[in-house]
Amino acid sequence: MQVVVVPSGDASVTLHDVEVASSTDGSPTDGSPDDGTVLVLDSTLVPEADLPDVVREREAAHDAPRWVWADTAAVYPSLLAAGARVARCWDLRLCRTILRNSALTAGTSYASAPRGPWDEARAVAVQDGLFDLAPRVALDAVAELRAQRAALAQAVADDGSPASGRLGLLLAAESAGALVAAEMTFAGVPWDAAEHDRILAEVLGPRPVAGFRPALLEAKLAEVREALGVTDLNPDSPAELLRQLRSAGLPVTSTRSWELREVDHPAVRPLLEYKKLSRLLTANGWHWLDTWVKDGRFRPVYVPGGVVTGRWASDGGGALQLPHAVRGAVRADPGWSLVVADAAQLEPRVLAAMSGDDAMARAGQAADMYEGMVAAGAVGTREQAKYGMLGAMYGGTSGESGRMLPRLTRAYPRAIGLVEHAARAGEHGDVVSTWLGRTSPRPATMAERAGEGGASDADQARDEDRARAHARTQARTWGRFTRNFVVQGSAAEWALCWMATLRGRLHALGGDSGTVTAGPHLAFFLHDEVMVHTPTHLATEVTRAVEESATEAGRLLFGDTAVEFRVSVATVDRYSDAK
DNA sequence: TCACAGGGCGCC
DNA sequence: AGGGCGCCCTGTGA
Repeated sequence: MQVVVVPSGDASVTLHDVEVASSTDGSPTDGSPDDGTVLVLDSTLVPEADLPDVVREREAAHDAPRWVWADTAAVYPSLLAAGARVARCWDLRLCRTILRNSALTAGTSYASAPRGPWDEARAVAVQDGLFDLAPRVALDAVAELRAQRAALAQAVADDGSPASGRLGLLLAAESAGALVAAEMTFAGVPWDAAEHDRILAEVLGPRPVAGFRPALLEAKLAEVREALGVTDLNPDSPAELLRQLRSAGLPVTSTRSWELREVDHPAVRPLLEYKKLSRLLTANGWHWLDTWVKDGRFRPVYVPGGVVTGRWASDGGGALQLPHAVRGAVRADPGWSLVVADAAQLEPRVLAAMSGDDAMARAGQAADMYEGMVAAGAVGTREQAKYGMLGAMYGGTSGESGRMLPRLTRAYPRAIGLVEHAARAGEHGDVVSTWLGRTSPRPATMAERAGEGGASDADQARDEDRARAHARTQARTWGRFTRNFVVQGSAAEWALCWMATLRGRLHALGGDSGTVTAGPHLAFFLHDEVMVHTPTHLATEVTRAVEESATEAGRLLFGDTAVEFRVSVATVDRYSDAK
């Protein structure tokens, strides 16, 4: 891919003109004021080989310039590989997605314009970490930047609400996240393959030759067959397993673990154990190890903005589903440590802050927010607080969570009111938005994506009552989605600001020592949890940086809210020792 | 042989 | 009897 700094007057606009983040607090990437320079990278003339030098020169010549480019995932990996780090960026593709869909920009010509080449561009891996834009089209980055600036400015002018003022922060945070994602892939998660193999052998038995089950897994299967009184059973086929279970007299309608657990039969216990072990083998067994761990590093590809709510997705290796069973294989290099931090009760704290619910904010001043709710007398036990809040945020109605809702509503009317309001909006087909302004898709969009169900259409045509019932069910389902969207999405925004701020502080701790991995660096991210790989002698300072970044993230999003954003931090050698 | 849907389950 | 994902497996249909 050929990329070059466009040196023309048009492209070298100053950040002051661009008004990148409407927040006066500065960019969450490094905390410095937005008075730097914007450098636009456009696909043109200069050989890719020259690009790292160009970038390094500009980074040195300007104070934390903001690079504007089409797609961080397409450009940044090769820069990192060549030893060039970038302080800040504006990812036009990610920002475009936000601005084209946000309710705050819905009235702009930018949002209402038909789809164009920028909407089609997708970064795809070509080979060995080389990336390209497909399809190949000439994308005018300067024009797109101007259009995005104009849309942002118009949203602020039209709306004038605090919400419109936050949208710029979202663009900065999303872009910073793209830098973090590429850097984490570059750094990788330090992985001890021998330890992984030892863990697998301990619970599954030694690695078998291809085509055979590990010994301990085979033994579990033999127990299942014995208890069912059958000699032949493929437990990996849900349909066959269900047939066999039913002919053995088990009253089950599926082979799901939670349903099996309710049944009293000697085959259940070994079957559940088999499922557990089988899952480990297929998802994170030796094949996974061979495929994803090279030279002591697991390098997942993160996909910022890959989830509609704004959460990241991952591509390959199941990075965001790393099971606890193998976390012992994540080990710091000799002389290094892992600083692992997770945000305590992040979603309810975010809900308290965005709803301005003072009572819930006070509960959040406790280290454990759920205990704080118990101490305030809102509910009786921590479990009730936890499941009640989860139910409120997910739309659960049954069991403990449903029973707790009235009490929570009395104690925290503003917080519960916010999620209820979001649910009603979704049920009516309206969109909802996160704190910083990411907006949910409309239900029709999701229905089209899921494909139309032909049979159910026919049913609806035949039976009006059934059609109405179906519509009500669909509406409630969508209400649960929008209810959760506002909380999950806003929590994701807090996490972006947390990481972006932390990234800047870690860089400062490491000094200008060359590559990203020379000093303390982010190595892993899991929605509300981060891992820093650091020289052990810096672990104390890294811990402080993690905590201060959490506070700073809360301030960036919510200003002087009473809600405290607590993190629990542990310095460990192995990930499995973190909690 | 391939693509796809659905079951099931790991993570938050 | 909940929201969001990705991945592996099987079975099916082209």
